[in-house]
Amino acid sequence: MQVSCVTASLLAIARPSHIEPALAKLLRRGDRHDWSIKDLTASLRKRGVNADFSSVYRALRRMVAEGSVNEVQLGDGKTRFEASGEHHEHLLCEGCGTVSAVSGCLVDRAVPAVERKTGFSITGHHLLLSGRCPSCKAEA
Amino acid sequence: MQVSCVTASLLAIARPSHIEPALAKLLRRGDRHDWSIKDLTASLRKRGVNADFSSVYRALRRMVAEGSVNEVQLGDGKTRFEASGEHHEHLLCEGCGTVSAVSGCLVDRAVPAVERKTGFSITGHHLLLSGRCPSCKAEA
DNA sequence: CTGGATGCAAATGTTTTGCAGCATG
DNA sequence: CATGCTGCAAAACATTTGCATCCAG
Repeated sequence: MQVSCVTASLLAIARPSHIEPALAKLLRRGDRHDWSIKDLTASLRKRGVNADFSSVYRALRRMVAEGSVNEVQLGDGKTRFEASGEHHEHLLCEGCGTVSAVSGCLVDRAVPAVERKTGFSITGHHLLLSGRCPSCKAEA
Repeated sequence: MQVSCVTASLLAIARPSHIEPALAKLLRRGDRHDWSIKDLTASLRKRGVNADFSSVYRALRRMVAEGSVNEVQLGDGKTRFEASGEHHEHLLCEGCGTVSAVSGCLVDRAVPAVERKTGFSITGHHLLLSGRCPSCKAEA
């Protein structure tokens, strides 16, 4: 298994993806944490990169599997994506829908206690904070 | 608006739901935090409560709006439901898929600092911890 | 040539809506 | 009898898969 993977990654690159690097470039701008597949497909096309929804879908799956891209769940029906990088939490404004990043980890400190209490080994978490952003607060 | 709401809630009960109390009973057992609509529909039927998927769907929406039921997102495509009650976080085992509750709030303490840093008013959060439960750990 | 990436279309799965019928206050 | 819950069906939406084609190695 290990061996065949290595073999594959060394030899089997028959047709390198042009979509993957274009996606990586978009995602690495880091100004959005809520790219949907549709958004990404449209954005690629706008930049002249011909890309089909399903190709973007499959490229994203490869990138998530490989670890360079993270899935983000905002609780609407769609899976969203961001470049993986320094850990951060997400903050969703209920008013305008903006997604901001909160750098650092709000959960780490509590993990050992939870592990002790539950017997789990905790390997990850998804935290979504919600509230109203400064400008939506001002409107009310 | 306010007035018509009150009027409605006082007078407009023409056909009380039989599904809602049956759902409430199921959910209040509190032994599951990951009821899908299908699960709930099947469980009601097994108990002799005739219920259609869409009726369960609509009953759940009313209950969520009213506040007696919470939506739970586990990151698979489905929305899940639990009775609302004391706040707790969720802990998902990557091995067997079990969802456990972790009582208390792992995020509260960090909220004031985040509000100060971001200018948001934070009103809620969804936290999903993931890892391996004791028995799945033992298998490995 | 070969094997993986692509585009298109179709299948899948979940959520949401339309509508007629019905039971209750 | 008017209201709003119900069941059934269809629509809407997002995700996933099948397959023929294409192309760099």
